[in-house]
Amino acid sequence: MYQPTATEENYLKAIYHLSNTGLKSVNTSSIASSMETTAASVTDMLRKLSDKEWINYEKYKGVKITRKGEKVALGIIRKHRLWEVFLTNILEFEWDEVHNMAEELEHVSSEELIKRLDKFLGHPKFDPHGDPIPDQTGKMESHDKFNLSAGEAGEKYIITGVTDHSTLFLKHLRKYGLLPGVTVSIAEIMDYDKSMLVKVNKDKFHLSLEVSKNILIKKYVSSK
Amino acid sequence: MYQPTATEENYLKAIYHLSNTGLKSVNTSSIASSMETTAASVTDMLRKLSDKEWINYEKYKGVKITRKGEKVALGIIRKHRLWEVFLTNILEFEWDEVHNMAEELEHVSSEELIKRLDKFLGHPKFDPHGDPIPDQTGKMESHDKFNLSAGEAGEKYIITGVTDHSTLFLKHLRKYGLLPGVTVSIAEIMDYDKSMLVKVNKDKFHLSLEVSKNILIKKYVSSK
DNA sequence: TACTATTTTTAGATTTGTCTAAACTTATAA
DNA sequence: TTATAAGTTTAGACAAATCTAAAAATAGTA
Repeated sequence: MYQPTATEENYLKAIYHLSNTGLKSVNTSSIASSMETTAASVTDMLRKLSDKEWINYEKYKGVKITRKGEKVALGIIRKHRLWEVFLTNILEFEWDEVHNMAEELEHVSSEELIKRLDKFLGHPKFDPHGDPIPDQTGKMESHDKFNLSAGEAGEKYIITGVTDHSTLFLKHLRKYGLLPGVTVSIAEIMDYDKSMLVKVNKDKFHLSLEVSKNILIKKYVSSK
Repeated sequence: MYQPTATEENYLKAIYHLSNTGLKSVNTSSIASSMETTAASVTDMLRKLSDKEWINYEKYKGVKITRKGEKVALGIIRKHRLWEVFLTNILEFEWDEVHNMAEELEHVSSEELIKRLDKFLGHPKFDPHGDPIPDQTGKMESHDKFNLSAGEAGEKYIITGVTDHSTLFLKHLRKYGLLPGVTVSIAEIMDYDKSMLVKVNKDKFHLSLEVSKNILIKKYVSSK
């Protein structure tokens, strides 16, 4: 019924993401840190979002997103990820360059625009980072991803995404060609520091635990 | 040196356009009406724009845009028109549907994005309404357009643009296939009301002076 | 020239989103 | 269980962009 402002959309997106990482409840300070603002500002905004029934909020008790709120958040996430696909596939940006632009583009309001963009892009199911793109109703694929750090020596996997979306990390992976869709074999896992020796195409190199923890994979199966 | 807000960009764009229509000087009330706001709000904004040296402003004396201000305005116009080309040529919107979306897209800040969009679109020189697209330095083509209402019976012309950009007018022209690039012959001009009988492809129809006044043309020459 | 009418500016308020500092709640630990 | 720490909310303020109503300046005309 209400039309969210860009700021409200950003708060709802942050709350949605925090709800789904599941680490602890969604409290004021975690929202503040993810929005890079103060707890006081967050409290003010929570009251507004609650008035508009996008969240359930009780003073000192934390936040739970409502169905309505989730719908708004998923709409924004859909726009963000479709624009990321456009920026990488059509305008040929690298995957570590697109986030900030998509943060602006996601607030362009036209639903018809996003419908046509989706069609033009061929209804992609995943964004360049391997994150699933919700459809118009909010549904999205979620194949059972797990951490590369939990992979086993001798096994073959396909990269499906990342958990760290920072430019620095994405740039690092790009250097090694570690992108979604790429096949990785674990040659050896070092007992000492849990770093792993991996094979990608014809290259072999070491990945620290720090890095492998932030790469998502699925089991390799010959056909798709 | 300053980064304009979206609102500041919109004011500068409006002032730039008003400067170039030449009708009267750019005064507070004409800006107010083109921005659909009050004179009081405009006065406040003029002081801000003047502080930032995008305009020269003296109380009660009207406004003149500076070089710096013109550069900002041309940058926004460039973005607006490139996005319009994208929306019509790539996403297949009609020319009367794209204005509002482009009004939002033009404020997305990345210069690199617009550079790549321009390249992807093949460096277009005109937008779907026939308006010239400034290049990165602000330069643009301006072929000697004149009004269809000043055309002569028996002559052949090519449509190059419009002076009324309203959705209603554009929709009307679309119905007749009167789009930039299309060739029009004037069969007859009625003495009584200056309406004209025109031929477009195999269709013949009447255009009122009201309509012909808002269509821009150039002389037809067989090659280009 | 002097009186109106028009236009423009100022004054004072409002809304949105933000902040700091102080007060208050809840959690932790001796 | 009480003191302290951590987290949260309130109070009060600010900047951006807007508004209405009143005052001031300019333009038009008798």
